[in-house]
Amino acid sequence: MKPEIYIKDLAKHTGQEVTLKGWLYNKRESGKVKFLILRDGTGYLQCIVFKGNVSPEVFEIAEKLHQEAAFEVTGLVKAEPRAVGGVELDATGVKLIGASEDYPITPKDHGVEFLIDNRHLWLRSKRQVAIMKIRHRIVKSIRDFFDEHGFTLFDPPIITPNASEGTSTLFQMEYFDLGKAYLTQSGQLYAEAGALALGKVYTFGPTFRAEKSKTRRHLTEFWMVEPEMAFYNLDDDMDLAEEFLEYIVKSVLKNNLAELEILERDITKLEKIERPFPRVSYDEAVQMLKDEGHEFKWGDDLGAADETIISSKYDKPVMVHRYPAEIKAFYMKRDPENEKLALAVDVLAPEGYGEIIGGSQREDDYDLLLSRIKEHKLPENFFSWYLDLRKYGSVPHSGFGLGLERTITWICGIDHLRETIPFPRMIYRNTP
RNA sequence: UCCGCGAUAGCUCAAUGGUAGAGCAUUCGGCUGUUAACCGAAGGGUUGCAAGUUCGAGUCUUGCUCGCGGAGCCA
Repeated sequence: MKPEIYIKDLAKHTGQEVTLKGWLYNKRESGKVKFLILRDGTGYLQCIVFKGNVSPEVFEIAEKLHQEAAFEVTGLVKAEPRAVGGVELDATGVKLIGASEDYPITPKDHGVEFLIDNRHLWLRSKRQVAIMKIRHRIVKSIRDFFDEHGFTLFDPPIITPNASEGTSTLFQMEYFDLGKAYLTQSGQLYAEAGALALGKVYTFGPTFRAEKSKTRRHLTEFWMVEPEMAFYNLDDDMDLAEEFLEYIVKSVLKNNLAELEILERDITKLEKIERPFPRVSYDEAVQMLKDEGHEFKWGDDLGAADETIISSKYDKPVMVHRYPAEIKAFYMKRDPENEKLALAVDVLAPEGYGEIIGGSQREDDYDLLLSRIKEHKLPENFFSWYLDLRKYGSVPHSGFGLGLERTITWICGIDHLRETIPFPRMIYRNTP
């Protein structure tokens, strides 16, 4: 039987007798009174069990509840300033639903390795529940944003015959009699086909990178959202990116203050995320680094330390644009004002969270794209369909990719993105 | 792949080369307002693995395994 009422709605039922179902988050007891902290996924509620108010059998059941035992509790809802949340339940009945013996995660400190080993249980903790709720909100706001802006969801394939950019190491598999196939690292090339069919599309799904990255900013399986728009140039692309990020942050601020508080997030930092965002060209960024006294050679990619220096100058995301074409992907269009530059943009999150968006205007000229494919020694036969997009009604078009987990990490203000996805996949871990 | 750090009770951590300890969790007892409750007691150990130095190794040396952080790569 499903619960009739959840903790989040309890304040409306003050003075009424209700029955709730959930799990024991923690328990404190003092002789003849027990404080059971019930969690039900929507909130936390202190339930008081006085020995004098309940039958000996009920008191005995409460006595034997261990951490994370599932139970049902009936009682009177009371306003109570001494309770966290302002409401508590004066229990008259307690029923055990599922016992829990020797729950491994105690209310004391644990190490990361232990918690990750127990990820399936760690997800029940207050902090993880808060992060998952914010993840949900961000995903919803992403879908709402594109829906409200005339985009069509366009699902790219997960299994692809080749590397879309030809650089990253991909997860490989045998695909029946057709030889090797790979898990996608980006849906972008397919999204371009979608944009030329539907005008404005976005893809949203898991992507896979077999890079041996061992940092707090990397997962081997992560979620990416990639809008792609026909007739958008790089400036239009950046306009969209900043409006998009502002929308997401505002949505979390509007709906998830309780969760941000659990995470002890400094929300004044998030309240500053309003358009316009600073736009810095690669040339200007290089100059900034030199002004700071850092050695930097024009033509090199910005490293993590360089990004931190640049983003720390602002309290908003920074859009760094027009990178040297040599360090960027083959499909990016060159800047007509300087052939050495690609019409690319990276968005760096504030507070040192690093790159959360990478985007560009795409090369729309058939001959130039073909020569780039040849320069990069990519297998032409795999790209014939992609070249077709430049053969039949080619138009200027742009798009970007936003890393979902990195965005959640930044908005939540946490220090490792492994907590932002229910079951993280990392180089040395694929369980639980 | 490279650089750095680490591995002691179920968990988090202590222990000058000289008897392996605390808190939490568990079990038992006490407490009618606790907020990671508190107080008392008990059980709980092949100190990651292998070798070496030493009268004596958790501690020093070497190798290995596993993990963590960072770099590169990227979102």
